[in-house]
Amino acid sequence: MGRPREFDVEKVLAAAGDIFWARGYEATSTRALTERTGLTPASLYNAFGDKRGFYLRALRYYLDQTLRERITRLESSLSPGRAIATFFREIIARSLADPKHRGCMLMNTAIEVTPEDPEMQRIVADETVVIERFFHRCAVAAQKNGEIPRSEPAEDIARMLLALLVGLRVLARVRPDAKLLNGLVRPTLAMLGLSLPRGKGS
Amino acid sequence: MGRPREFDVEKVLAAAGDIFWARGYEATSTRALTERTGLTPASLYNAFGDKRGFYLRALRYYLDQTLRERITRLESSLSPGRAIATFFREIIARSLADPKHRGCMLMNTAIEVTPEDPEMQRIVADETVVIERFFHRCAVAAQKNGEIPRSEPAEDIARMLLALLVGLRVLARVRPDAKLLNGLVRPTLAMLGLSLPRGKGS
DNA sequence: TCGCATGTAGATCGATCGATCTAGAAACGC
DNA sequence: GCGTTTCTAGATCGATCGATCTACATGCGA
Repeated sequence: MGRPREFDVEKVLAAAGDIFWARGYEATSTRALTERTGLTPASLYNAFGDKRGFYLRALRYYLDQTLRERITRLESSLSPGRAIATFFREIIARSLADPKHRGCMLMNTAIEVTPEDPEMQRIVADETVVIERFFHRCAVAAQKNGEIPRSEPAEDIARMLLALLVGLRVLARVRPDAKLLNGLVRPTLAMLGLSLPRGKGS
Repeated sequence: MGRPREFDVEKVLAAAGDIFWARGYEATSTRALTERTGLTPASLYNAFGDKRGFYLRALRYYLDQTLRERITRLESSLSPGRAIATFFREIIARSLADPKHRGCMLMNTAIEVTPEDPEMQRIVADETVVIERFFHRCAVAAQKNGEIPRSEPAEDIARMLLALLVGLRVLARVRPDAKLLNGLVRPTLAMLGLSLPRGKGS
């Protein structure tokens, strides 16, 4: 089977994700990637195909490590209403804790992807659907158990929460201010009969 | 004073803005700009300095033509509550009417700007403050005249509406779907006692 | 009418881009 | 131990980047 890889794929994806996350796809050169990861161009291209494939892998790794992890953890351990509120609390804490103010890699990708790359566009769109479905499941269950009112359909509540999340993550990049981020979430949760829980976020 | 310009600066800014808006800063080459505007590199660099300065001018032109125009128009002709609702209706209509699904040039800039360019970051941040202040003025006035409830402070309502707008504009880029965009605005407006007015947007 | 500042046209600059090539090292199956 | 395969190292490819240069055209002030 030949010589095995010497580097840790996950570590490389995390390192590459860091720089892709902060600077975006176009502004990140393959030189910067080799320097940051410590790998040679040959190793990178051999392992990940090309720059675009490398970005896709790094994005997927990011999503698995942060977004999907958070959804499954909160959904399995909290009531639907508290899952929604805690989701936002964690995102706010995470956004404020990042000294580089990178926002969310998924949203950054959503903006940067051009119409010439429909595949990447679909990947991003599908991932927002995953988030929307999480909110929808929570909204349905929370309306059932009385945590949030039934005045609005769960579908629209999920859409609203998705938009709020996107706005939060994008604003966190240009205005990483605790008053702004907390304040923007508070009225929506309050109107749903929820509130931001205390405690530090993950 | 020498030979005058042969081209229309506003037309050039509009044309350049089109491509910057759709593809972003990094992915737009100076070649594409010269081809799209019909100007030679010398004319562009002579008139606008460099690529970054050109982008800044195009962005400012875009903001003056769309965002600031809309704010002053709605604020001077409608009640504060209806100004908020109509603002969102127009944005939704505009987002859906754009066949290229470019979203909002300001939000696109907010995402693409790197930490290495604090000046551009500040320009974007300041512009979001302009929007937030518009919402804040509307919220204060609407709470005063009873159009929206006083259960939440106007500051937070403005922050929430800003985040909703950002989310709406970003999602419009990857998922330009009428059900999503209308649905995401509806619950928030409903909770404020407002609703999306009828009629086509601008 | 003429000097000249400023325009336009288009070739072309060095730098850097993403990607590949050659060379050699290392670990697997046998 | 040997052949094979896949790895790493680092130079380097052609293309394209943002930006500039030379050459020339044009219209204003006097």
